[in-house]
This record gives sequence, structure tokens and C-alpha cells, in this order.
Amino acid sequence: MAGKRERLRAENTDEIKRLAREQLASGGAPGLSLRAISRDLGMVSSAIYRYFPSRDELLTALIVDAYDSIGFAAERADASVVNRDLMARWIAVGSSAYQWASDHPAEYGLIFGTPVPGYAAPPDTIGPATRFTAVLLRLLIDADHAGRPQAGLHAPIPISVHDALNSMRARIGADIPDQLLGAGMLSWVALFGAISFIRFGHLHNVIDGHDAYFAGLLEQLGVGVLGLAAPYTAGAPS
Amino acid sequence: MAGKRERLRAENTDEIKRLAREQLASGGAPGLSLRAISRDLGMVSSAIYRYFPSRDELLTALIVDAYDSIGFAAERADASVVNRDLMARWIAVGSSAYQWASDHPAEYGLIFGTPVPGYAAPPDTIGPATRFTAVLLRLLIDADHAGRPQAGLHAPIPISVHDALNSMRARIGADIPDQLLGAGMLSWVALFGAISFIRFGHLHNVIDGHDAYFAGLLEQLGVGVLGLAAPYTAGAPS
DNA sequence: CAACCGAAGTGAGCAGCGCTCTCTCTCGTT
DNA sequence: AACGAGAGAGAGCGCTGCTCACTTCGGTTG
Repeated sequence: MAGKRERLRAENTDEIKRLAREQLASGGAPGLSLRAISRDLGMVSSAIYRYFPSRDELLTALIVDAYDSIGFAAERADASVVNRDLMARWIAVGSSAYQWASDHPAEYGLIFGTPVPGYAAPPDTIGPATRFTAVLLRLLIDADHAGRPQAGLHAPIPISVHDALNSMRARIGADIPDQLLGAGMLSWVALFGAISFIRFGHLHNVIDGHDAYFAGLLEQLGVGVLGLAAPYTAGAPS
Repeated sequence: MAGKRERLRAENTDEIKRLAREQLASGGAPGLSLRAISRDLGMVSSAIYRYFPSRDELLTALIVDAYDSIGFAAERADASVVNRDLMARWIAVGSSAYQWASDHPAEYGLIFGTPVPGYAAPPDTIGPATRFTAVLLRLLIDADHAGRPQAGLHAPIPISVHDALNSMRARIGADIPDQLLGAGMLSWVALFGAISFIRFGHLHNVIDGHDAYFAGLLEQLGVGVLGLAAPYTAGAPS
């Protein structure tokens, strides 16, 4: 019956992470203080080390949670497109990333922002980290199987991109053609480049209406990947 | 004749920034310690506040320097293309950003990474910050004047992008057509999205040969903006 | 040349931080 | 009922950013 002790431990661990996320939101990663968390918990500062052996371990746990969170959001968005239309799925997944970043700005900064130079991501982060990308990859595979016109845009594929894609194909175990995989990679980096630029303020005083612009950019990228004219209007994708 | 006092002050200020950049490189922004700098300088810790009133002010100075540095690198790269060929200029400017990020990883993280939530960029940062973008903008203007086939790729422009570009056109005071400006924006975010993904480790174990891939991606983007088939081979652009 | 003012550097000190160590108490098991 | 391990308390170490009163010295002015 799940002993009282481990139930309390789980509750405290969750509470610590909740308070840590609050601090993250107000002061970013440098503003995260174990002592402040322990104070809020009514504990003495040393007691918190029973739950996380160091500040870095707490941050790592938050990073893993963040990867899982955005990955789950993308999976849910993809699954919500009942007719499985490829362009609708791309828009839904891309929008879910944008929405997640808006809802969790500090956590977005944690996983897509500046890494600490000395920090090496522990093995248990790589699983959750690939969760979002896996959704995009499935989309590309389905597009390939559907025999899409193979991205009329972003052509031709330079030889150096071709070589890089070859190394990638071996890893992912899917035989996606150059045109599609190349366009997918480009759209992937553009997707998060745009979110980062907007979130990190680099589009401030450059363009107005960030939400609308991102929605439109997503269409541009979708056309580039799937080779379709988009009848989708900006506003409420997915 | 530039009094000894202000010369010493300038020397010390430069030395502080130099040591700060060293610390930045080894421990990132959180590893920057005023006390450690003052120790290296043979000063007592409080003396450093004669030069920078706070740690944040030092960081701001480093940010301004970094923006100036990457902006200058782009200007020099652009100017180095003697025949003014548009594609060659795009490749040169894009490569200069990538090269600068490789040479100054910590400073790249400082300006393109996670901002501190409370931090509001002081007015003196916005000038240097626009320096790089101005180079890209001039490239677009020149492409427009040259009557380029208007980016056969990345078409058509969604209505929401069109609206956002209108707000932008008013600001930049240049009448670049939708197709060109839209493709330019897309390439801009993709450019820095790719650099950030590579620098921040998100392409680790995804593709091999980051340098070559980036060079190829740059060609893809250049074709998208300038609408030309690229005879450029990967390796030594510019 | 002497007087002076302000800039530069000193040294002590405050509050906060991550983290360690020893100690006590209590829960869950044997 | 006895015991071992987990959880928390409390003191303390060395580090941080930053402040303040104080001294020293450079450059300008009467």
C-alpha cells in the first residue's frame, strides 16, 4: 500500500520541483536557489539534499521533465489530427512547440538556450530529448510513404547536405529521400530558430504580431517540406 | 596628451573584460566572478567596482562587444566579395556568423542564448545588435535592385506573413517585395537556428560533419532567397 | 609652487549561496 | 520489542556580489 514514507518522499520531490519551476520562471536558471526552496518548504537548507544531491541534479531533473513535456505536447497535437492530413499535422506539431514555449518560457530557455560549458547531459536526458523529434520524423516517414511531390522547394540538395543526411539515415533507420529529409532538417532548425528568436527577444522591434507571423512561417515551411499550396489561414491551426 | 590616469583606466577596463571573456569561455555566464577577476588583476575585490558598478553592467558591456564583434565580422565578410555576386555574399555573411560562433562560443551563447528573465537590454545595446542584421538587409535590397527572380522557393507567402512583413517594411524604410523579404526572414531565423542547434548540442548524434552540413544548408537557404541554382561546392565558401 | 579635489585602491564586513558534517528522531521492517 | 535506515536539524566552510569608511595619489587650479 505504498508506505507513508515513500509517499511523503514523492510529494516532497514534486513540491521541490514545483517551487524550482516557479523560481526558474521569475529569475531564470541562475535564480534557482536550493536554500530559497527549502525555506519555502519550511525545511532547513541541508534537508533538501535528501531529495536532490546537488543543484545540478535538480536542474537536470527539470530538463528531463521539460523535454518530456514538450514531447508529449507534440504527440498529443499530432494525434489530434483525425484525418491524418500531412500539412495539418505539421501545422499542429509546429504550433504545439510554439505554444509550449509560450506557456513555459523558462523551461524552453532551459533546454533550447545556452548550455553551461562544463555540463554534460546525463544519459537519462537523451530519451526524453528525442521525443519531440521522433514526432517530426514520423511525419516525414508518412510523407514519404504517401509519395508526396517531394518538396518542390528547397531544391536542389547540395552535396555536403547529401553527405550529412547519409550519416543521419543510418542512425534513424528510415530511408527518407534526400529532398524530403533535407527539407525536414531545414524546417526543423527554422522552426526552433523562429521560436528562439521570438522568445529571446530578437524579433522585438523587428516584426509585429509574433503569433501570426509564426503561424505563417509554419505554413511556408510546411509547403517547403510537403510541396503543397496551403489553403490554411493564419489564426487557429490544428 | 591623454593623461596617465585615463590611459591606465582604459587599460584596466580592457583587462577586466579580457579576463571576463576568459571566465565566460570556461564557465559560461554563471561562472563569471568579479572577485576572481579582481584576484587575477592583483586587486582587492572592491576595487573592481571603480570600473563596473555591478556584475550585470560587466555582462552588458560584454554583450555590446559581442554584438559589435559579430556585426563587424559580417561587414568584413560582405566587403570581401569583390565582384559583389549576391549568392557569394550570402554565403560569405552566413559563414562569417557560423565562424564567429565557433570562435566565440561563450559570447554567442551570451547574445543568442537564454536571456535572464528580469534583464532589459539597455538602449546602448540595440545599435550594435542591429549591425549584423543590417548587412543581411543590404543584401536583400541589392537583390531587389538587381531584379532577381524573386525567390522561386518558399512561395507563396501566407497572408499572416504578409501582414507581419508590412509592419517590418515601415520600420526598415526599404520597399522589398513580399517574396524576397519573406524568404529573407525565413533564412535569417534558419541561419541562427542552425548555428544555435549546432553550438548548443542539439545536432549531436543527429548528423555528422556539422561544418559541412551548415555550409550546405547555407546554400539551400541562399537558393531560397536568391532563386539561383548554386554552383558552389561545400568546403571553402567566401 | 602649494593647495586641493576627485579618482583609485584598501580592508572590513554583510547577507546570501552550495554543500558537508554530525547529531537526533522516527518510520518501517524484522 | 529491537534495530537500521531515512529524514530533518543545526553548525559551519568557503565562495559570491556588494557597501562603506578610509587612505593614497594624479591632475588641475589659485
